[in-house]
Amino acid sequence: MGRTPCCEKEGLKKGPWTPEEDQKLIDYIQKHGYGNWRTLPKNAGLQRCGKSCRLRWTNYLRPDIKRGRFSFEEEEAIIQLHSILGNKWSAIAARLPGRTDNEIKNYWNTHIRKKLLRMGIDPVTHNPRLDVLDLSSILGSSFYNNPNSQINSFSRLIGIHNRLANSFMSFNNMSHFSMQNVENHEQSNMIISQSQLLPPQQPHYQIDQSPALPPLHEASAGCSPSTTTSCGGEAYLFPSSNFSDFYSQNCQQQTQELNGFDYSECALPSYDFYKQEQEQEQVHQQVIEPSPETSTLNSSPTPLNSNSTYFSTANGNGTDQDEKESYCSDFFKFEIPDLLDVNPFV
DNA sequence: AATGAACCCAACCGCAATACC
DNA sequence: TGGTATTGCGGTTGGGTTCAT
Repeated sequence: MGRTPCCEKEGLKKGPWTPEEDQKLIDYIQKHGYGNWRTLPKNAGLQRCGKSCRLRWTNYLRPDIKRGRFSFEEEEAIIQLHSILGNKWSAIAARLPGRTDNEIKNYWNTHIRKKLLRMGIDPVTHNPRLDVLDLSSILGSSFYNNPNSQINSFSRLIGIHNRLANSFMSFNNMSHFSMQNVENHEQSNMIISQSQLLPPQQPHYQIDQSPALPPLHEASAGCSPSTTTSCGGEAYLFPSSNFSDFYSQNCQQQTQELNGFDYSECALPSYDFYKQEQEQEQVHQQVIEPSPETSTLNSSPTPLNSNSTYFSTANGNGTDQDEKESYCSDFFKFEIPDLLDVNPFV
């Protein structure tokens, strides 16, 4: 039957918005609000389609948008939420005040996704990638060491991967998130209902067990009730300030060798150090980055520049971003805690 | 300094869901 | 109840910027 286009294609401008167009849109919405996007451009005197106006408003001009770099907590939140919600960018954005789905999606694709890949974590499943972990060597030595129990060896292998993921997930839960209503520790298919998440602006998870939704990422499958703090899907409440305690308690740097696989490369660096770096960047950012009021009125390319170039502007070599990336890459490397010997399927 | 590659992000496209008549 | 309009969303693209050589 064919669907009518969202707007007349002829005579309508496309591409980057000019400051004048932005101002027209802002003025109109401030006066009349945004009811009907289809008629809005005409009423506002814009040669744009309603869709374009809506996008420009929701992704850029909206006054409550927080621009600038993502904080460490926000990044943690995105990873955590993505592990539960998947590519539901709008749902993720609803729980990150001031961030748009588009912004989060871009950040995921350009930063977090690459970071996870570098760490050997599948950004889709949030589980370690078997190809990176050299499955064959693990399998081989595992079977060699446990010749009487091949199934058990494989179980251990799966446990390793789940714990890798869990270790990582615990790392991602050290901010202000808490998972509530998690009482049944043996429930390995705990799932989160998007519809039952707390309203936006309140970063809390509410877990339910609705069978209509896909299972929580598999990392939770290997949780032990006794290791609540280090399991994805368990109850979390990790104020950032308590990270050091948690870290020293659970993640002391150590060399672990299991079934021939040397995990000595998987040590976590100091969170405090990372935090310091992050804060310095933010201070730096506040100094150099233009105010939201200023950037709001700029045309499209300008704020893009303001957000993406302040590091290189500051030190001339643009390495801060890379250093941070690089550091984060190490930062998110997880170690294997001593719980490796626990039956992964408890 | 030049230039090609890589990165980044605003904007677009098209489909799905919802609202409305 | 069915058809159409509108809105929302996720994937993709285009072009500006930065980096590497």
